[in-house]
Amino acid sequence: MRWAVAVTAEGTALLCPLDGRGRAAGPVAAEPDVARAVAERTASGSVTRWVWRSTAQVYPRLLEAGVRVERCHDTEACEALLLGREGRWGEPRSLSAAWARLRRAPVPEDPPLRAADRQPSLFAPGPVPLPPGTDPLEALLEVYAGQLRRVEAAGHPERMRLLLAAESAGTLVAAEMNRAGVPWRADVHRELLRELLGESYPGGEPTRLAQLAEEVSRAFGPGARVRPDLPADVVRAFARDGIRLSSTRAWELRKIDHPAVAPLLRHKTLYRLHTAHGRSWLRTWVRDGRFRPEYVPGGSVTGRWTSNGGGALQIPKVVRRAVVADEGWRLVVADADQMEPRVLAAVSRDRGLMEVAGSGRDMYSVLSDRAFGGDRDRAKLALLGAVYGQTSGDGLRHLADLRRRYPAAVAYVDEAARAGEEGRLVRTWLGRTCPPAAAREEDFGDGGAGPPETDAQGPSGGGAARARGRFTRNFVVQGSGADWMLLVLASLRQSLAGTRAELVFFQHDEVIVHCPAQEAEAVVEAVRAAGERAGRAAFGETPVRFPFTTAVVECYADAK
DNA sequence: TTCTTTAGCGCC
DNA sequence: AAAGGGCGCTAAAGAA
Repeated sequence: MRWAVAVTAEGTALLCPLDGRGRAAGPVAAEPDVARAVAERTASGSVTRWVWRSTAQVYPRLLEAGVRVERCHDTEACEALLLGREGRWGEPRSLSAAWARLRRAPVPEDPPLRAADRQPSLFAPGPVPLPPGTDPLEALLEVYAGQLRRVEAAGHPERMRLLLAAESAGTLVAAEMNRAGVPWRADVHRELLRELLGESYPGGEPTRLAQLAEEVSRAFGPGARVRPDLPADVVRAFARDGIRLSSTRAWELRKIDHPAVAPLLRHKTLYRLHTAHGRSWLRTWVRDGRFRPEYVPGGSVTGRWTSNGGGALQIPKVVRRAVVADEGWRLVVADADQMEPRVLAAVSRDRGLMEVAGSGRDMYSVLSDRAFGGDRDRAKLALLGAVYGQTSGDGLRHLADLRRRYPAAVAYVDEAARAGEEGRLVRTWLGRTCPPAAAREEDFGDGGAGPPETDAQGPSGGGAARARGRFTRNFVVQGSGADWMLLVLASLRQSLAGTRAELVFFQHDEVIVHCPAQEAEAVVEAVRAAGERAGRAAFGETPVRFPFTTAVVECYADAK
């Protein structure tokens, strides 16, 4: 049975069981302690899903008390998905806002999801308050019942139900991972910094960076002083040597033949390490042997997660040396094989591509054997070009080959692109909906104002419309992949329940489980099973396989 | 001085 | 080989 739980302003709990339509099916209980109230009902096994305002509001205090739940319905996460599905993307998602809409009352704004957009403050924003005197459980029930009705009104109610369940499960995983943290050896990290950057003193430049800056300067002639970390400085220096640069991006520098290039590129890499993952990062984000980022499920519009602080989803390869399992424990690092091409096969139902994705083999190799004369790189380029909206180069030619052999697959993403260019909405397989163009106008150039971009204009219209098309083309694949991966997480989390293994890291198509060494093989099997189960759950009976590459390691850096 | 934007690069 | 989809973060540059 489903139960609803609301936390009052005083921090106490109001709970009641629910019927199938989300109405109270029993008396309301008022209890002083949320964690205890939930724990007691969870232990009895009578609760299959907890309905609450948001996981972020309720679950951390449960975890603090050692209480885990199996399933939940996060009304705020679900509200965002439902609003999108209804073409009302961007309306506030808070419970208070949803309740106000039902009552036709003034709708309060949401606080920004991203910490970077929030006012600097010591405290994360609390929940958007309900009007004074409102019973939080009644508001929760009203909103929840309304959401159940809206699910039924959606195009594919069964898919929408699955999507809401998956997103909610994701919020549970995120809260648990926030709490667990990534095992992190600060001593290994510091040693690595010393090796690569040399000695560094507080406030000073690491010795290796200073040396490289010297080398760069020398390469521009005696007496020259060029600071590699100042792009304008670098552009000027090259100009003096007769080389014109439009930027100092690494790929542009690599095209140039000049003695300054090599030390400059090296400096870029190390400077980046120093500023983004150096000692100050270590001090800020690593405590008690754990790196604790804050995950934001659904933080990006495609359904991918983002993170606040610490750059959790951009940990450079070299730094992964510092991610080390506890004594006697292992890291199971699992990477979904060619997630996006497999998802494209599943959603487009292209017979040929489904067959390619139907073996456990590397998809690009199979594809290259069949259509690209054994050239795996070309096959990969063609497929990624189709998904990303390649506009020029060899990839475009390869795309034509792909279109001939796998017409339904290419037509699927082409149609998504056309929809975007024409200002229509697109959705993932489960119904996650892309934001309308207007909501993202600032991301797509001038939005129609100003002079036309002559060189960027093609047969399909202006640069903004085509950028929109690339976005929607990518959205249907990247987003459906994100939906599938959420189901993987949910399934994996269920099978790890009751063991000592814990999810500690998740990055788009990759997940890390930290577990006792003797549990590692069981975790590997659990990942494999979760991938297949998620595939069937999301896409129904499909020949497409969803394999993972897994590695059981003590150190993250050894996984690939 | 303080705030916002830009350049650049890390990850998928 | 070219520079396309999604993000976050830092320091410098520019604006106020």
